[in-house]
Amino acid sequence: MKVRIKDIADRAGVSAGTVDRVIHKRGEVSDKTRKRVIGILKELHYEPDILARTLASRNPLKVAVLIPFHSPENWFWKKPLSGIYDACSELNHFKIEIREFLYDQFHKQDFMEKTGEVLDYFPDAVIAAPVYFQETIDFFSNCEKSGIPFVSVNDNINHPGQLTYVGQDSRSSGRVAAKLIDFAVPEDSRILVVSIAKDKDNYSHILRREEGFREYWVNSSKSQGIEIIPLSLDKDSYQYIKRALTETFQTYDRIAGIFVTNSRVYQVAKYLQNTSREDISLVGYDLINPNIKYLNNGVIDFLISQKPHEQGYKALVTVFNKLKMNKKPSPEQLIPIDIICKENLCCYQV
Amino acid sequence: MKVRIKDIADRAGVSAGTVDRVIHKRGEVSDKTRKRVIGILKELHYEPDILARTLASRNPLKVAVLIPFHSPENWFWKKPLSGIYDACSELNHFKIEIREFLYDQFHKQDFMEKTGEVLDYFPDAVIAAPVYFQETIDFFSNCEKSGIPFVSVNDNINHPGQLTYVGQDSRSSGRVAAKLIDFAVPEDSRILVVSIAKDKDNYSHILRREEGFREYWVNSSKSQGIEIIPLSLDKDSYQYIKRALTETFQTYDRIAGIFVTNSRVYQVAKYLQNTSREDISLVGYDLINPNIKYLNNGVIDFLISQKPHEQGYKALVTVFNKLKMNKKPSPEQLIPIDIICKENLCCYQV
DNA sequence: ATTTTTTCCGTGTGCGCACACGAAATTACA
DNA sequence: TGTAATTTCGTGTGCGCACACGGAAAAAAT
Repeated sequence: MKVRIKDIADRAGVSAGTVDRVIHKRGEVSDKTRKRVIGILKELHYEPDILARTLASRNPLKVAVLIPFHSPENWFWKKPLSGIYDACSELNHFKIEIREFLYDQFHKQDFMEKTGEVLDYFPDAVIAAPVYFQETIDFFSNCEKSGIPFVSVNDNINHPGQLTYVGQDSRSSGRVAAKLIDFAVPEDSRILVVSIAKDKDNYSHILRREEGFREYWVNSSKSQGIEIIPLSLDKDSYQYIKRALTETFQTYDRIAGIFVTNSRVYQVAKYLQNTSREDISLVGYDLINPNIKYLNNGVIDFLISQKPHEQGYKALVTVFNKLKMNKKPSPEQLIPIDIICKENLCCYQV
Repeated sequence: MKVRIKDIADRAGVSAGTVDRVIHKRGEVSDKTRKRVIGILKELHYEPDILARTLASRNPLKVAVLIPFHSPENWFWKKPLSGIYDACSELNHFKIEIREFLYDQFHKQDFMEKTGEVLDYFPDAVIAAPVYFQETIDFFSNCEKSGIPFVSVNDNINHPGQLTYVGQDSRSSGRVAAKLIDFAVPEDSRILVVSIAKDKDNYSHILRREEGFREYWVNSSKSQGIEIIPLSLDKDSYQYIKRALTETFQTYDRIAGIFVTNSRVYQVAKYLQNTSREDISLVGYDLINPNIKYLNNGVIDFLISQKPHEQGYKALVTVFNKLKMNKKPSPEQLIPIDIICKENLCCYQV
């Protein structure tokens, strides 16, 4: 039934040790017998028994995780980490060693130092969330040169050598947001698209979410009646946002919906609440605490979750499957675009 | 670091064999030494190594799956099965044997025969989707008597001995449906709640979905302006439904939204399309093919997925964790209530 | 006191694999 | 031709556990 090393060895007329050396490419095997063994290996579809394998081998699988660190204000990046650890404890029996390399997402220099540390660690695989485009490309290229498989998470850097990308299709999520607002908004109204980021163009998913949002209306029957007002803010202080929104509301009337393209939607919610505009439909991203608060009291109508926990989880599982089981994943693992409202929130909070 | 049987044995001044006998409750150990060993087992927090365990043991884990069979018309029940098999292949290394016992959900007699077959199979665990309430209770009680752990899936029979329930909170899902329709519907309108089932009262989730739907409006600010019209149909032929709907539309005007409490929403969608009433907001359940068709062409606005695949998946994982790792799960594993629209459909289709 | 039965326990083997060690075969070199 | 260096390969051990077998000790029967 099951093909063991011993079976291969018998068939090839050699000993188990020799087959083992072929499998692990440890040399000390003549060209002739190596080829013969490889032939039989394929012929009998040999698949190593992972149980026996990890039981016998002493050294763990070293996985480096390179993502921004989290803080009380920036809680988001805690989730992928816990997803990774959850996956790790499920695969616990298989000796996996996680090493965190957490960088300051606002200091390029720090990121680059951390990439160096990762390489010094000589990991068996890397899971990384890219922020700085060019620097990440360089780092990934280094990984490729060293033969270290790497997974890109949350934002797709699209490096040709990457094992896979785990994350959302940002453009589709923009379309979903549009659909939700479309559903609620009357024909003859204006919709605000608010992007709040220091350097918006560095965050490609913000751009793609905007694209998706616009795309939706092209095919919509309502499109003629709807006007979309973009609003880009490069500071996320409430004072600044308040001023900008006040100005916008003075300029435009009939604003019936607002789409905030990232997790800063709570700032807009705060403004709407303070100015008694709760009837405006508000849609944004991410299940972080301030957003959940405004979701529960009805100011935010829907949140789209990036499912950071699941991203981390899937990333580690992918790495594991590749390294221990030699299964290569699909190049993109798109996370479902979950629509969260007050009513289904509970089952998403793990 | 890691505590092995040998460590326990040394500490207790006995041999590994004795410890083994204690762990597996195989007897042939004196009371005194057994208690001593058990004490040390706890003291050192012994956890068996599953790798070594399954490597050494010859017999597989036998899991019986008792669910309705699927057919071209009733595609739904294929999903939990494939979820179970997916989980199985992920845990493949651990010698798991799945045996299907598929029954005709419309013949109580067949269900009862199949429960008998399950018991004859002497499984190590049972995963069952209940349709017939009392009969399932009896069956579960039999399982309990034989010491076979059992999981209830899709519908919660709430047997006190069950290992866990994997499925949705139907009431919450009703509330979600209400929220979606509320979002789209103007203040002064009527909403139709359509339940299509031969014996509605046998399907507790239909009742609970209706409850949740009504609950929502109690707290809603709109509630005074909204009127909810219930409509129960005990045949699912299109002709029958068409007649009933036509009549309803003649009786009531200003119907702006329809909530169908199960997967038959495609029949209502067909009617709306045929009578050019696509502007009415339509929400229903399940990602089955006819529903997906009407979702894509815009007649159905939202579908709530029961995630049958994930239910099967989680059920098997739970069983595995319990039997191989002795981890007891939480009594209820609620599946998230996913809101599906045309725009995010793609990432949910596995 | 001897034999038989029963209770209790230790030893040994194997699951499939990784890896160290050393032996045999081959080659290089004097 | 003999010896050393090198390549190539087989054997053995252990990972942690399950389980069979058989032996010693204790209890019971003769």
